[in-house]
Order: sequence, then structure tokens, then C-alpha cells
Amino acid sequence: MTEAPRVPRLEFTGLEEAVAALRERGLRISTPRRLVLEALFASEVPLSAEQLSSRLGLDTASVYRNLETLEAHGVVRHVHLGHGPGLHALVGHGVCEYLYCESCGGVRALAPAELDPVRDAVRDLHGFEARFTHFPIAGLCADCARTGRDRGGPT
Amino acid sequence: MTEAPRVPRLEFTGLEEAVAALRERGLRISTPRRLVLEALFASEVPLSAEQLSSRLGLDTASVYRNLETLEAHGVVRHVHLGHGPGLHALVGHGVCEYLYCESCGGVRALAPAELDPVRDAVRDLHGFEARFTHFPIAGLCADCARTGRDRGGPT
DNA sequence: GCGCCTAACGCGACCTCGTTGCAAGAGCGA
DNA sequence: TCGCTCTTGCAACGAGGTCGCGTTAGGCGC
Repeated sequence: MTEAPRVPRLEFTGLEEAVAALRERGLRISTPRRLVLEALFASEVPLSAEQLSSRLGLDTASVYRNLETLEAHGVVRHVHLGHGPGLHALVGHGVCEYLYCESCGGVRALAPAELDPVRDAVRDLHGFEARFTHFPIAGLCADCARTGRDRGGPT
Repeated sequence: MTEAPRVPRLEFTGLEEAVAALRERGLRISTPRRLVLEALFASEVPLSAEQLSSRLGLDTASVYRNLETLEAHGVVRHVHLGHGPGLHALVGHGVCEYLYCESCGGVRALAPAELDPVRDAVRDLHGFEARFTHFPIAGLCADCARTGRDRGGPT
């Protein structure tokens, strides 16, 4: 892809505010773009591009391009959990870091502050600024660790 | 893939010990298999399947199947750094966890004990057993964090 | 040393996830 | 309403990895 615009992230709380703010940035609010936004606003969990395109009856390329554009404007973010497709969600509202169980595939969503001590430990030990928003912390959830279960999962 | 054999990991220190131990497990030491092992023993850094197949003149499917077999027997492990291909290395000798810089793509290899306090923090806070052997800790290395540089990298 | 059994190989097709080129279509400011 | 141009849908492509299948070659028993 060509250089994506790196612009300040939009302020928005609801669909119409987001739409208005995007319009002010010069983006056209096409039907596919609005549908993608509506689906993300309506979903409790992050969605894959394939889920969006099949549910909304849109071309996958359009969905990918819209997600890229919306992410460049700070409206959307995405995370890679294990080996599956990238998952996309609206920015904001606290929950944006994840613990990913490599055994059962389960995901635990956390507010950033809940991992601050972990970030601090990595910084203090190694001078590294850890971010768990884009790639999560992988390992074994409490259940799988307790039962000694490790299905291996996708490697 | 079908269920991979989950067997105790082999003890070995050199190529010939590894070969002998694999033979005792009933594995045949074909020329491609030996070449893959030799290349991994000779390399300071983890290698991709594509690097192995092109350097050794082997079919990629054979390389993947050998890596899978060797990993099932505890001789090889692999790690996913960012969005690139999986990278494969011999098991052992301490270095097996990674910090991956999302900005410059740099990788810092660590002995497991160097991340024990981080693992402890995650366990204490969330009852989760973090493992950074297969998926690393992502974020910004000291250089990129200090200079405020964040190229974004592959997302 | 020779044969045989079968693990392992190479090849080609296929799969998933995602990107790119391009002509046609649709926002939206004038 | 016009028309500029952003966006769309389609189709082809690309990386990374897997699978089916007929052939080759380890290595044990003799």
C-alpha cells in the first residue's frame, strides 16, 4: 500500500458524530463505509474483514480498504490473535488489550491500565516499551494452566 | 494437519547426537532432514522455511514437514515475529524469548529467566501464564521509544 | 550385500488472508 | 443538476503454508 495518512485521531462518541467528523476530514460516506461503521458500532467484539464482508454483502477489498482508511483516521484499530485473521474494532471505551490463550483460543479483554505493572516490569528490566494492543500477550489462561491442558493449538 | 505426536523432547548437544536420538525414535535420517538439521545447527539466528528451502535446494513442503516433525520431537521450535513468516531454531541453549520492535522490526533475544518478573506480574494480576516463546512481546525498542520514532511498520 | 517395507520426498494443486489494477459508479460541493 | 474525483466491485495476484499422490530411498532383516 502507499503511505497511509497519519492524522490526529477523531473524537467521536456515536455513529453520527463519527460520520460527521469523517466528512469534515474530506472522506465520503459511501454506503459500504457507513455499513462497516454501523457493524462495528453494533458489535461487542472485534470482527474480521471476512465477517464484515459476508454479513454486509460487501466486496472484501472494499472492506479492507475501508478498515485501513478508518484506522488511519483513528476510528478503528485491529489486533492479531494467534494465527487467525486480523480483528477490527472501534477505538475507545477502554478495552483494548488482550490475553490470548494458546491452548483454548480464549481471549480476555483488558483496559490498558490493567497491564501497566507488566509494561513497567518490561521497561525496568529491558528498557522496552511494550504494547499489547496490536499483538496480545499469549500463554495459558487460568483454566488451561490449572488443568495442565495444552492442546497446542495452531502453531 | 493430523494430530502431531507429542513425545518427550530429545536430549542432544550436537548434530550427531540429535541424529542418533531421532533414529532411536524410529525416524529416518533422509538427506533433506539432515540438511535442515545442519543448517539450523550452523545458524546463529532463527530461519524461515523459505530460507531453508532455497539455501538447501529443497522443496518447501518437505522443509515444512521436517520442521513440524522435528518440532514434535522437541528438537526445533518456532516463533512468529510481527507479520513475517515463522522462524525456526534449534531448541536449547537458553535464548528463546523475544522482544519485537513494531517500529524498526528489531528483535532482542532473551533467556527465559530475563522475563520471569514479567510473567510473575501477569500471573499475579490476571492468573494467566504468559509465554513469550511462540509470540514475542511487541512494542518499541529503547531507541525507537527515545527518539519518538514509530514508523508504524506492518500492521 | 540384497530386498523389502514404508517413511519421506518432490511436485502440483490448493487454501487463507490480504493487496493491487482498473473501469464503472456514486458522493457531495458548486 | 453537473461534474470532479473518491470509492466501489471485480478479478488477478502474492505471501505463507498445507495436502494428495505417485515415486524414491532409508535402514532393518536376512
